[in-house]
Amino acid sequence: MGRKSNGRKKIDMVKIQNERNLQVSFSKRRIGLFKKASELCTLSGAEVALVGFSPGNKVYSFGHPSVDLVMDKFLVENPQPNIDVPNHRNANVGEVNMEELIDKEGILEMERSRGKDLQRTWREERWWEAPIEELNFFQLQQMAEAMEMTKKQCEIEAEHQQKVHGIAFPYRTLGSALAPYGGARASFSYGSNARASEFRD
Amino acid sequence: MGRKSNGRKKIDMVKIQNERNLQVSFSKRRIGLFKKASELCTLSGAEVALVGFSPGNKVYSFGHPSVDLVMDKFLVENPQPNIDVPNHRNANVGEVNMEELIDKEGILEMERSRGKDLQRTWREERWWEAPIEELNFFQLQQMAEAMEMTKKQCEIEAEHQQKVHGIAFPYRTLGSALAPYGGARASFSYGSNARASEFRD
DNA sequence: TACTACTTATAAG
DNA sequence: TATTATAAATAGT
Repeated sequence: MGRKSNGRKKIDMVKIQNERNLQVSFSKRRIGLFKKASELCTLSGAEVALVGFSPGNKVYSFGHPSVDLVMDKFLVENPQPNIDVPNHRNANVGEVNMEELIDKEGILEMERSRGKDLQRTWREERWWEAPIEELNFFQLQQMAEAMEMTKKQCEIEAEHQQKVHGIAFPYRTLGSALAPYGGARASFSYGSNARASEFRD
Repeated sequence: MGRKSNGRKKIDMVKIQNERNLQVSFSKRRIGLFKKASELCTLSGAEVALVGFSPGNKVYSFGHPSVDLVMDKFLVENPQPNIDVPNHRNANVGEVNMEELIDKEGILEMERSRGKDLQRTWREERWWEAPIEELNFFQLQQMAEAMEMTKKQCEIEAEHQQKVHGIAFPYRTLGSALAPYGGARASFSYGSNARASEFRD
C-alpha cells in the first residue's frame, strides 16, 4: 500500500502566499504558540502575556497571571514615550521615495493598526533615534540601508583622510565593526511576561 | 559503544523542581517560544505582542509590528479600568556574544535550510557583504548595531572635518540619511516588521 | 477534521 | 556550551 502521506515538508520562512494554506498554518501555529506559552509558565513559573491578531483580525490572548498584570509590569519598565514632535510629513517635500516608503510600510501602517487617532510620538516621527533594540524589522532594514549609504561616505572620507592627512579611522568599514575579531558586540533586549484568554478566528 | 545520550524524555507538565533544570528549560523554551511567535508573524502576517518575565524577573519581549501597537489595539477592544503608568524610562540592555548570535541565528540556520553540509561561502562567513534584502532579522540587528558604531565615528569625524577643514559631509548623521526630506532613498524587497529584543536571564 | 511522515524542539547528559 | 536520542509540532493530504 502506498504511503498515506508524503509527510511534513520544510517551508520557507516567508509569508505564505496560498490563502488557504496561510489560514490553516496560522490556526495550527497559533495553537502551538499558545500551548508553548502556557507550558513555559507552568514549567518555570514565568509570567507571560501573549496577544495576537490573526490575518482576519481576530484577537487571541493568553496571560499568566493575566495579560493586564504582565503588561502593567512591562509598561512600568518600558513606559511609552510621549514626546511631541513637529509633523514633518505634512510639509511639502519634493523628495518622495523615502517618504513614500516610510508612509507605506512604517508610520501609516502603525497609525492604521491603532485604529484611532492619537498623538504622534517621538518614536513614530523619529524612530531612528530610538534604541536599536526597539526597532522593528522594517525599521532595521531602513536603518541598515541608510547606514550603508553613510558607511560608504565614511569609507570614502576615511580613505581620503588616510591619503591626505594620514589619519587612522577605526571601524571605517562595516566588516571591521562586524567581524568577530573586530570587538563589535550586538546587544539585544528581550523582555518577558504570561496568562490567558482566547478567541476563535 | 554506548549511547551518547538517552535522548529527550517526556516530562510532567508541572513546575520543574530542580532549580538548574528549571533555569535551563526556561532559557531553551523562551527561545523556542519567541522563535515561534516570530515565525507566526512572518508566515501569516499576524500581529503579535509577547512579553514575559523570567523566574529571575528579567523581561523579554517581542512585537510585530511592535508590542505597543499590538497592545494598543488590544486595549481598544478590551478596555482596562485604569492603567496608570509612570512615565520614566528604564532601559535594560543585555549583551550577547556576536559569534553566538551568528551561529545561532545566522550560519546554522542557513546551513539547516540548505539541508546539508557544505562549504562555508562568503555569505556565511561574511554575511554582511550580502545584499541587505537577503539578511535575516538577527543579521539586520547586528548590522544596525555595527552601523551605529560606525555612524558615531562618522559623526565625530564629520564634525572634526567641518571644524578643522570646513568640509561639508553629506549624510553625516543617520537622520539626514533617513529623514523624509533628507533626499535619501531606500529600496526594499522585504515587507516584514517584527521586532525583538532580548536580555540574558 | 484527522492522519502520517517528516521537521523541529528539547530533556538529559 | 555542544550533542543526541526522543518527544512534539506541523505541512500536506
